[in-house]
Amino acid sequence: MPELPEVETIVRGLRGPLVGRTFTGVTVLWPKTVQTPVSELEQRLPGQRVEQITRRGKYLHFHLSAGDSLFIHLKMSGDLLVEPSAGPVHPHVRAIFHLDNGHQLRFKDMRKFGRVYLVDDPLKVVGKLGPEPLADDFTASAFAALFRRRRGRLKPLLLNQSFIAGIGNIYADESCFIAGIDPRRQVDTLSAEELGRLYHAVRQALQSGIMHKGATLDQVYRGGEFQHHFQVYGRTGAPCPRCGTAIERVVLGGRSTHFCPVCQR
DNA sequence: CTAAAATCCTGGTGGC
DNA sequence: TGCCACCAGGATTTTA
Repeated sequence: MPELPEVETIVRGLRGPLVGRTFTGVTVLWPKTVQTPVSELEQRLPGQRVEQITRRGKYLHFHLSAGDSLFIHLKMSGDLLVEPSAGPVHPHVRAIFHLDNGHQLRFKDMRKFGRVYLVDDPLKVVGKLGPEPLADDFTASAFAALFRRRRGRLKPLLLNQSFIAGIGNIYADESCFIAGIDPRRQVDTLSAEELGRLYHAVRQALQSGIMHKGATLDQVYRGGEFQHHFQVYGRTGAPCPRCGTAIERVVLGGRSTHFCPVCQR
């Protein structure tokens, strides 16, 4: 489940092999992967050079020379590979982007949830996303301001991409633990002090994930090792690293949620 | 407005 | 050993 740190790691790894390359064609193997009509993709993509690759929330953003934007969302099981055109194609590859150097960018996605978009205006894809939690101008007061007039439980709000972009199930649970806040809390009961702790916890969890090159999970190997540093996520019944109490698991907003019943209030 | 459920998917798992 | 129901989960959509 690639979240912000995993996507950031993938983006950094793709710049070397892809920036400056020109797409020469595209082969769609699972049509639902492509949100843009296949015929339009086949017509507009070839000839466009990759000027830069950035990340917005959990989206990869390929800035193209004709002004178009190619977006890829990996969802649950997506991965991106740059491989020689002559090499074998893994059965889970859903789309192939042909490059001008005998290589291909291959979108591999076992569960078929991932999506590809080619648009003229980036806002058509990422226009409704909330702020970037690691941006320099995303201050503690900006964070606290987001909570004004918001209601509901904390965990689902952290997962809401139009609230803040990039946080997924792993980093939401880890952030709540670091902040010492129960993910079931109603957000309108959070004090200014607690919001301050949560701000630093979110940034720390995401930074730590990036430092470890993300987490390798779900049979998708990306070289990251943050999965060895989870404090609560996926550790139901295991001792809390702070107090030793067994980590509990509940379902919130349809998502499994892990927390320490003693350290998080 | 919030909240929960359904939807899309497949491979791994656990039960029998 | 083999079969199968069940589960995970990001984002969207539907229903309450």
